[in-house]
Amino acid sequence: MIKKSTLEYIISHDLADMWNALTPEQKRVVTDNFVIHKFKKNQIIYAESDTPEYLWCLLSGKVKMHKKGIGDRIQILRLYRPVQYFGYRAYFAGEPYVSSASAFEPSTLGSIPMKVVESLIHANNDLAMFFIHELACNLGGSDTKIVNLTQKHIRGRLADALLLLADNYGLEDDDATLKIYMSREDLANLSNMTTSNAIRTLTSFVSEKLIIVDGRRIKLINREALKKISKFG
Amino acid sequence: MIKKSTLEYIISHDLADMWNALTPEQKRVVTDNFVIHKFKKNQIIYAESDTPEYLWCLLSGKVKMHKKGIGDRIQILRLYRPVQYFGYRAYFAGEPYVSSASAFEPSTLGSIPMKVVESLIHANNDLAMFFIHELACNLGGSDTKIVNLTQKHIRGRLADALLLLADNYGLEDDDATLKIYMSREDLANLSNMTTSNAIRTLTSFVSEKLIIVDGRRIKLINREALKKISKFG
DNA sequence: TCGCAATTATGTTTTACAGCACAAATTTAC
DNA sequence: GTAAATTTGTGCTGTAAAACATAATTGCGA
Repeated sequence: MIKKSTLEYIISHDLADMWNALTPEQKRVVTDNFVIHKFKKNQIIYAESDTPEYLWCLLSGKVKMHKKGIGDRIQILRLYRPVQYFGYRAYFAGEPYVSSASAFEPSTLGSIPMKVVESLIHANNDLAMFFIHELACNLGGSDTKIVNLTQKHIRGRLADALLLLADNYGLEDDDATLKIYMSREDLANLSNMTTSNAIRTLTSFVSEKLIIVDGRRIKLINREALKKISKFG
Repeated sequence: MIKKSTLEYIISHDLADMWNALTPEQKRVVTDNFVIHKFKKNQIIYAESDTPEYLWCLLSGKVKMHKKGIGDRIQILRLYRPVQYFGYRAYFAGEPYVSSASAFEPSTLGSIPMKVVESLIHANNDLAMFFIHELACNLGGSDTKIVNLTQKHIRGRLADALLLLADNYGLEDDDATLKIYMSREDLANLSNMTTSNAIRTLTSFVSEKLIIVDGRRIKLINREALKKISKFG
């Protein structure tokens, strides 16, 4: 258990947008209902068909949201970094989760009961707008993903994935190496292909001098070319 | 131009959920800013990259939301029936439209400036919740679509599309014939395949006695079998 | 009502990618 | 510190679906 002063520090420093939308009174409601959780690598935070009860807030680590399809084939839908919120969509839609969330690596998360969040929304319009904005951005992203994943060829989809990872988790000090180290399987599940094809295509990119691969470390050395490959399909 | 009494009748009868969330004062704001538009078959309501300015409300007819992909290949993302709202997502996300909307058939629509809608949201929490709910439902739908369109085989995708059309636009009095008559091309764009393959697969379904086709009239005569095909992939 | 364009239909060819098999390398477990 | 399990890497085969070609049919505009 983390002591309250630390908790208040985390919340008030990282929750930015959402936190700033609250009155002092409402901030107290949040801190009183905020619970810290630790998740191990690959541990599941919630699973498909579960009833949504909490708003989750990623404080440290990395989280993936994924969904099982035909023959248990997995599609990674979204990635989260600190400090982002997730787990609320299904609650607002009034349905069980249609996807699962799990930790990519050891992660710290905060949970707030959705009932609390809902009552805060009713008392605070800025908070409502925060969620409207988040949902609207995600929906645009999913619509774009539909077209990218169904219409682009393997090379385009993998290039997309690499650029997304750079955007989402950033690059190391060399301004080229992805900060996230993920398995070939995860990379495949992100870009809708088999693990074999992810490996194969990654190898092609290496021989084309677009990237350098060292185990799970991926260094993007020609991002413009990757963008071109992504654009063509 | 439709006279005001008719307009008020349309609005107060059809806008249901959203309308009921408003105070009398707010209802007046809506009627004062509500403009009726007629669209011809295939006419574009708004296009990709346009700046979103209006909330659109479909009063009669049918509307498709679609997005261009690689080589101008089109994916139909969502379908709208009276009385549903659309066109607001991009505004809330603070970005240009990423998809277009056009009328499937002659349609009547109402528009309300998003600025008006936004100010109403700030004054009315029920309205905010209405949009949160809509966006949350749509996002779940898009996430499911990602998996269905990328992982299911052609037969499964077409079966999905037929069942979706039944759900969305309903059936005629025989409880079997789809109320929407769409081109094979639209059917293909809805289920992510070429027009040739939509035609071919439709023919297979006919010979398997799952459907009866008469021009653009499609009669579902074995919905359970279609559901099975959809489920397997 | 005629003629042109769009839509529907069907056959053939091509290919991108899944599926499978298996080997090598790396990580994990005990 | 060694065995087992997992991950990574490569080659081969099969096939689902796109691409292309070409009629036949329908719809539409002048």
